[in-house]
Amino acid sequence: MDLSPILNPLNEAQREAVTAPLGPVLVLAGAGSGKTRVLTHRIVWVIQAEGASPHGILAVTFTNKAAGEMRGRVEQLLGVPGGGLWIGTFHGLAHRLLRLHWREAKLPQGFQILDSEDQQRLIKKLIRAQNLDEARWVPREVQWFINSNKDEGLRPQHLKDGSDPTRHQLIKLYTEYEVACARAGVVDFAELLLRAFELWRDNPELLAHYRRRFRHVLIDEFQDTNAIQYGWMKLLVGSEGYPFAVGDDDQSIYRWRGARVENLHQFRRDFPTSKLYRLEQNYRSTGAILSAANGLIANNSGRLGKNLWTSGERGDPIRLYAAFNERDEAEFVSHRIRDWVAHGGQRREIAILYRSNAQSRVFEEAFLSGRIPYKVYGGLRFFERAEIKDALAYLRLVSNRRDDQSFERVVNLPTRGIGAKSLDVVREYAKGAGCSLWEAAVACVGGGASLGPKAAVAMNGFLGLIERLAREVNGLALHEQVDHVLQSSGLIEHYKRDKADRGEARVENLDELVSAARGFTPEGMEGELPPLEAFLAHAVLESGEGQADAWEDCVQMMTLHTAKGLEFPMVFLSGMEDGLFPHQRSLNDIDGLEEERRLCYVGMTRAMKQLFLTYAEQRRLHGVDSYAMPSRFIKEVPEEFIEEVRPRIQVARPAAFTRMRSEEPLMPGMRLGGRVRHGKFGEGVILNVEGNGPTARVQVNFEQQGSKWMMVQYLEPL
DNA sequence: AAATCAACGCTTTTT
DNA sequence: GCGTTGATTT
Repeated sequence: MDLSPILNPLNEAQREAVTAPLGPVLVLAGAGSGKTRVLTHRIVWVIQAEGASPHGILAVTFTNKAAGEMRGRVEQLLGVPGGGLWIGTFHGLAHRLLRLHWREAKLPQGFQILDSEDQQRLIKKLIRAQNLDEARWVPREVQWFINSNKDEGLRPQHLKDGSDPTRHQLIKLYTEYEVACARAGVVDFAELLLRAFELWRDNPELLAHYRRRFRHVLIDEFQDTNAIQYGWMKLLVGSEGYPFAVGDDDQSIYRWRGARVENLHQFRRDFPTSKLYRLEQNYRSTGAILSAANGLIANNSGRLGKNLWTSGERGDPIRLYAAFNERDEAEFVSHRIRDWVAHGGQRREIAILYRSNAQSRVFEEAFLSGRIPYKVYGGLRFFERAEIKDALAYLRLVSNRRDDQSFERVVNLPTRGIGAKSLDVVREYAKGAGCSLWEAAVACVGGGASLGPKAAVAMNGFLGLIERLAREVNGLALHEQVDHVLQSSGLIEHYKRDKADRGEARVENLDELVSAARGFTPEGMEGELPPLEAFLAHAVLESGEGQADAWEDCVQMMTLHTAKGLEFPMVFLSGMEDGLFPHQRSLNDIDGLEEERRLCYVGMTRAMKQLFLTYAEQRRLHGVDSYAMPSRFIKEVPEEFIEEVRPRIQVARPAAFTRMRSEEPLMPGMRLGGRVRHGKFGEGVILNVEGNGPTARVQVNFEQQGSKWMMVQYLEPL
């Protein structure tokens, strides 16, 4: 076997990791150091050099995209389709297991998956059914409570209320939520993981089978694993398996959704014989960018420690631009994009990164008026759109009458005369009988409860419709099923009538759904299910990456989180202001601040050749003008790598600026939004002015002390 | 049952 | 400041 195609493209450190002797391996892989390459080459190495069967390999990632890319690269190296090889997301693999072993997992065979919106709706419904105050029991927070406990592997019965009434109620809601899910035959995302974990934990023979089968367990982005994912991995690996974990503690940016960087440390403790490898050579960025990023991240404590280096050029310095306001910031970026394109660059090589989605707007406006094509990533994905979820609800009801969520969603859509009152009757009945809404409705129509005569007819019509659809759809090809349900349910008509702005787009999306069904081929275990059920499960798990219009030459706009794993020749980190980035809500605790710093590190290390940091002295946020200090992260970057750009482009100054200019009310060099120093309070920004000349009073927002009013004479301009 | 109005709230995101 | 959501109106 010629192994050179596997080993030749690797540097020394990569090769050592790829060819590590069988046993537990932890690879600390810095940004741009070839992490994915090591993972894929390890898989192929294990097959070709160690003689492992593809059948014995399990590789886990966090996103479908990453899983797809990894599969593609492995198959390319192998030269054959990697049949038998399990590559997927944690959720995808858990789903596969649960489909295979639904009995042992105590799930109904045709169980469906709840996305987080569905989950929130269900929780809201439960809160209402309890007559609880929705202001006190916020669905989002209850959802968070449930999910974070599941992420830790905790069921309601494991939780103690500690005689805290709030906690007691939360646990109660969690319990009720579980009952409701079981009754409807649905599982949420966290449940997939927890259920798969319990499946193995509670079925030793099954676990033994998988331990024998999957000797090689490879995990990408290990710093992002949560407790249950880690536990699942550990169960599978046991004492005989070979875990191969790749991660970077400096790129851990998902603590807020349960990720545990500590799992990197934990791995070393749980597998004391593990070998540690470090990938520190960066192939992406210039020396200046890398040194700047290193300087920044050095401010974090408790790092595992690594220092990225490059053999490449130092390159251009990082450019810092201080804009007047957010529009000026966007103008500056526009000009730089034009320059880039004028010098032969492509727009798709440029990324605008920001901390929060709301910031995209100003850039969009500037790009629209400047005729710069752009694409904003994030936002609603295909399968999350309301009309698609309506359609899926019909389909789910056709395949599973007990799905209460779907029942409620479409029972009166399009409106067919089943109002809130009638639904209350059905709900009450269901509650009393402990049955599904569907069964309750059947009973009510049959005279089991006091539905009004008109409502009874309407409800009967709905029940008949679903039954009829189920019959008619039987035996049709998947896309015909979808099409038929869309037509006959009246959904298409409903949206066609809605001639307002969005109706047309919605009908198009529904057509798109039929196309998606036409192109759908079940993978893995999905083949065991009826096509419709497989399609429905697939739709939730893969909420629609595939953007059709991706390949026009567009400037790429996204949040810093979304940018992880990507790279661009030219990167703008915008909104570098304290309070925005680092975000206000992360400023309180040191852990939060350090995560923001890692986020900044991730952002900087996306850049290959050119990196710009921009901030606005004045920014309109939530409708009000605010002034912030430049981000503290700017100061943490060693000065030698930063070059401040003289403002060349200026938008019209807001009236306040102009007025102040002409009246010269303050000391020279001082202005609204300008920076000043106070002997005792340190540095700050002028928020507000009262009066004129030397006796003027100003409000200053100090870095440490917050905002204060004082006489202008105690301040010196910076 | 549609339409209009007031209230709210506002990081980050995948599955 | 804007978009979503729930309540109230007609």
